[in-house]
Amino acid sequence: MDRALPLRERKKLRTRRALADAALRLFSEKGFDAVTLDELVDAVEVSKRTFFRNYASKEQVALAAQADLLDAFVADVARRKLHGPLLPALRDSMTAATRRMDDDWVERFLRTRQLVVTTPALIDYSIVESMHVQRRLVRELEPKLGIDRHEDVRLRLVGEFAISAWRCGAKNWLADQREGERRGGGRAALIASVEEAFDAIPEALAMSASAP
Amino acid sequence: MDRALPLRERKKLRTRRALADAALRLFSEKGFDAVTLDELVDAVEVSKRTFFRNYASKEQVALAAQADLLDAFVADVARRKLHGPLLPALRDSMTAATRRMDDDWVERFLRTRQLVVTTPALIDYSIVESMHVQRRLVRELEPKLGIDRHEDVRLRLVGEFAISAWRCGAKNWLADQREGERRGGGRAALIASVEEAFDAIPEALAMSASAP
DNA sequence: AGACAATATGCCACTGAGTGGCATTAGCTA
DNA sequence: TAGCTAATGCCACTCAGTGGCATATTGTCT
Repeated sequence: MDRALPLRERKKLRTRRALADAALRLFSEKGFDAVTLDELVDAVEVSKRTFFRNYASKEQVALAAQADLLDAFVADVARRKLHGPLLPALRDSMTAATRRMDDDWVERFLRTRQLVVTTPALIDYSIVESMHVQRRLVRELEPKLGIDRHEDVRLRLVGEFAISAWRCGAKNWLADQREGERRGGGRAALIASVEEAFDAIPEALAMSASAP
Repeated sequence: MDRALPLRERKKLRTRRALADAALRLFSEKGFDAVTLDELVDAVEVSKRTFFRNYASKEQVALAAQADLLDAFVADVARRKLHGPLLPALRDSMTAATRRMDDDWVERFLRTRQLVVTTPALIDYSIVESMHVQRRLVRELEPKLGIDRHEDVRLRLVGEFAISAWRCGAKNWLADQREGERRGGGRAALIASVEEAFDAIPEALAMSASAP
């Protein structure tokens, strides 16, 4: 916990984190739908009101780990000077952000994805959240590329592609490790999966029915 | 109304349609959040239970027109024999489906999109629904391409791209017509917007930071 | 036509997510 | 220590969505 922060902030972060941890644990144990919010806030000894000041919904707290990565990704893009092809640059930002996460984040993220894949409500919310990230991404890229037309189709598409590739990569990471593939469930495997998905984009575009 | 159907089915379709119409009207008039489900089912003179046998949520009934198109799109893909490049084929299915919709569908869809763009909950749900379509799309394509690996990255990406392009196209269609562009708000303009988005995909991929 | 089976509907009570208001507490500042 | 500010807790409330069961409506079979 960051000792530089004032006490009040640290405390707030602690409850935030405690909520996310308890949520992941409880949801994984009993199933997302079987756990009520009252149960969750009771476990953390916090009022429901406080919960909603930290997270907008039951779904959001379950995906805290995922949000941590995506925030780091957007932050990296915002920080980085862009030059050359855009999509590879976004891929690099994503892998860099992934590399920079804490070690225990990988564990948290793995459990998060395991939870998501078995919970329809979370599958949907995960997509919604990634789309919000896409919008933030485009908003960061616009000034960097000198594009003021908020409607530029190409830029929005690039954003969608990057997010799509990440989703596919993350999905495959989990699938791979479930069927005991060569790759383990670690950080390196995640990065490899995501890079693989990014790199498959040109092939995907060129896909043809006659020659599968 | 299809006279070939048995009476009971026709009646069911009538209430379904009445619900969607009333929803679009009420939501547009008073705002999505300001209309309760009780209000809606009261206007159609149907019980809340009946509503939920027809639509899974308040959001879903608002997007009935959009779902009609996407269903037709998937049906067209399922029907069509594929040969040659995949993405253009999907684009053709989408435009063909759009062309085949009733005339009053265009009106309904326009009002739907106007509603969506001003309602955060519907923006999100619209994305969720389009993602469900992406999954159905991939499931239709797999056997046609002789791909049994459910995890083929490329195929999933193609599905995502097609849906992304459609979303961008539909979004631009509305934006264009709001600022009184050359293109009107009609069916032809919608098709043009969507085709434009599909055709922008290669450029989007090739986008570069140095040469915007 | 009349009875029966199947299915759609209505009604009602209930759960649980999410919100607003207001009093209280805890951390910061002088 | 006193006082200010922001976070928290508590309570009552709305409303989406569900389950169960009785009722009505339609298709079918004799």
